[in-house]
Amino acid sequence: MDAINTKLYRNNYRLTGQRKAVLNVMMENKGRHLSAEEVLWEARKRIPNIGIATVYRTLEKLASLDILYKSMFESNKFRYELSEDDKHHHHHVVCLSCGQISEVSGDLLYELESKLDQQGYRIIDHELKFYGYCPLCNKDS
Amino acid sequence: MDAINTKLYRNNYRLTGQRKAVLNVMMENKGRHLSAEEVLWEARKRIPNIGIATVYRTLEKLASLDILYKSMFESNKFRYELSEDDKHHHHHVVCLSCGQISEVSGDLLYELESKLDQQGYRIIDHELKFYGYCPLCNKDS
DNA sequence: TCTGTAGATGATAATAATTATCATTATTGT
DNA sequence: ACAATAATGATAATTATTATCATCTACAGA
Repeated sequence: MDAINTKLYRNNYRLTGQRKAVLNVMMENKGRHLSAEEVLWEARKRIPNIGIATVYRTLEKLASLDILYKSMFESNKFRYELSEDDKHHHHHVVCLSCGQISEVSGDLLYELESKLDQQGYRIIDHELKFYGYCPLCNKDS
Repeated sequence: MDAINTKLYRNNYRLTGQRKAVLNVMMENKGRHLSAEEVLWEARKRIPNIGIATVYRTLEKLASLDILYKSMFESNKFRYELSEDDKHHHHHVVCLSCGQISEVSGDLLYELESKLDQQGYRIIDHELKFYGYCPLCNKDS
């Protein structure tokens, strides 16, 4: 949390009640992937009159500082999750049956990235999504 | 092309002039990732009064038959590319400087998928994106 | 080749997510 | 406490996509 405060401070971002509320929502939901609307409802439990525009602005700011990670799973709706410290790599498994999204740990793409380096690319980050069935849904079928 | 025709036929989709136009646009741009609007402009060179709704409907139909592959790179806009036969895996490198999107060949995720299998998942497909700088932009910087 | 019909089309309204605008308010350095 | 300026809420605007519906057309069968 302190690290986050410092980051905001360094970028001349004021720590308003609304931003604290959004941050708290994201931290209480660490590991989950929330849409802007979902964040709005949660944030309203703290600041009842917070507006959707502020939520969008805050989420974008936090994402631009790598405090949040922004991605899209289903159709045309972005989701945000709290970044784990300086972990830049995001590996997700999306269950085609129940929609559950889980995280895969481990960075097994090192090999592939270095191959691209040799071809002249400079790779900064990557993003990996698996589509299939989670253990629960797999058992049912 | 014949394989595609057969696929459409088997699914009771009529081969209209509009669909032919969209298909031709996609085939002429094999390897590129086009937005619905870009497809519209190209298709209008053949069928000047083709409507945007038809383009969307056609792209969705073709994607549902795995003739096209649908994905999103930048903000809230889907892009479509011609699928290479029955290749299901899509590995892209997105250049953060010029925006160029190139394809990475090879399926190096087998190992990771089998690990997930052991955990009870059943993985159907995956999608991988690298973000960085392409050889040309990398040289400039 | 003609015809009936289900499926396809174009125009456009509707929807949904996101972004922009702007007057008002609140935070922070001094 | 104050001034400067960034942030906020309300809402209009924008953008991408989907739905609606009257009209049209591809295609199987006579």
